[in-house]
Amino acid sequence: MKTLQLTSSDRAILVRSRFFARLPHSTVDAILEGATLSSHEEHDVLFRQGDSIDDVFFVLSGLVRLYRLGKEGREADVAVFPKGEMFAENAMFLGHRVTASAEAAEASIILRLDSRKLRQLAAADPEVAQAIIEHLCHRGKMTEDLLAEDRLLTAPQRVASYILSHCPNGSTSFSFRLPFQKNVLAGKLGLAPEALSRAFSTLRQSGVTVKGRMIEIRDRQALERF
Amino acid sequence: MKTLQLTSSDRAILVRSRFFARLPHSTVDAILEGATLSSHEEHDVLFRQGDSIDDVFFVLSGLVRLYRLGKEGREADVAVFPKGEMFAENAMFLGHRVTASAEAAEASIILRLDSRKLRQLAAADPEVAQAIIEHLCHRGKMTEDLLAEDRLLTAPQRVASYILSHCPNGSTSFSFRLPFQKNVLAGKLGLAPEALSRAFSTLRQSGVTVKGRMIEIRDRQALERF
DNA sequence: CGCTGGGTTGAGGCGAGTCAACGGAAGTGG
DNA sequence: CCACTTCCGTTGACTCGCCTCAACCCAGCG
Repeated sequence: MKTLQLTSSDRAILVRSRFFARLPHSTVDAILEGATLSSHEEHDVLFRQGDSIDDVFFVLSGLVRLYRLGKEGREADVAVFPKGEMFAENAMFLGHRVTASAEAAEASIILRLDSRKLRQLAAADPEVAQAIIEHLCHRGKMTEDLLAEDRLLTAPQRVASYILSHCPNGSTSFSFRLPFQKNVLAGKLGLAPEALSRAFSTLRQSGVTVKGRMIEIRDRQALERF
Repeated sequence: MKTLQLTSSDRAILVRSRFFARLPHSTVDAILEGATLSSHEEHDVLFRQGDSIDDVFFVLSGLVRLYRLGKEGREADVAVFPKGEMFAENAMFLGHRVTASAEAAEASIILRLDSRKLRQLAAADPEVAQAIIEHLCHRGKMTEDLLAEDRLLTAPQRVASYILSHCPNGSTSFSFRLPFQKNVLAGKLGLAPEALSRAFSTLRQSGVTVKGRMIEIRDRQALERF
């Protein structure tokens, strides 16, 4: 872990993100006051379940995995945050205790905001509060989606659903590149890596081709039926 | 479904609830303006996945099940709200489209607040915004808990965890009454009713006795080890 | 008395986790 | 340039947990 300066491209990521995009520049500046920047290698731990945290985190580049710990070192991902996402806001309003661990799933640059300051701003500026509210709604829906998929879909169906969520609507055949290692995808979908692999095999017969991180879909309909 | 008047005991539930307790009476009154009250029988549907909703719901008595639909009529609970809980606030900030269905899991009295009014109030009054934020954080944590338990724990472990969450800390042996039908508990824990039943059987050998809705625990430690 | 509905028990099957072996791609060092 | 390792991913064999379906139990009630 290394401390850095906020570059202009970092700033571009920030102001384009769902959370900051809606706020005026002056407010963004106020939030950024006292923020610190750090770079992390894969597997660097940002915080641990049970820690007391005074920061809110923002992914400027890379990928962060949020997970809970179970018996005998088992881990269950509860969210995965790509570039442009903010997390650990919960702690800010829930006694600063964090209920999950976070680690970089690949080399990442992380911005750490002062949560006390952000909270003050939210109390003073309804626009900030509004932004936080929508952010929380969005996050809540994501988690709910995961929960529902876990409970309703089989492994191949979950993978199909993931693929479809990356499909530009209207196209019948398309392709895209996985934004991260299959390992991470497996975690996000609540699967063992082997199960993800087998799910891809199963989907092959529905017109899905996988080469490295490239996914190619021949027939969208076939996937939806799955 | 039948329309009713807000009784004084209803009001007591309201002002004692996590959400309203923190707000001054005048604010509560403002939120309640234009609210409507209705009573529902078990299995009454309050709204359906995909509906467009202009209300926020509050359970005055009874129990509401929030669930997503899967193929072939399958249902997966994503939350269960007892008396004193508010739900469907997500829709208010996410285009008023609701991503799950809700139905009364037993005879219930439901208060319907005007979501537009609540949103205006949140924009104008930081205290309201704050209350909503904390409410969302709390809900987010609940869902995350469910997801993590689904992924980390077996059926008996989930049941043990549920029982322990109802244990006054410090006591080694205790008992309590299930707040709802086993059917509903099974849904909340993401289990088939039969699986719940078997889980209770398994826990018997760890000192858990079940008679109707009464649960009796002889040895707390044994449960935690499970 | 028989009915109904919630809950339990049993038998069978399927989905996914686990462990182990293997494949190939990229990186390392001679 | 080629052997060697390492790491990610795949495949196979096996196990286990939970779902499904069906039968049954029992309490409440007409």
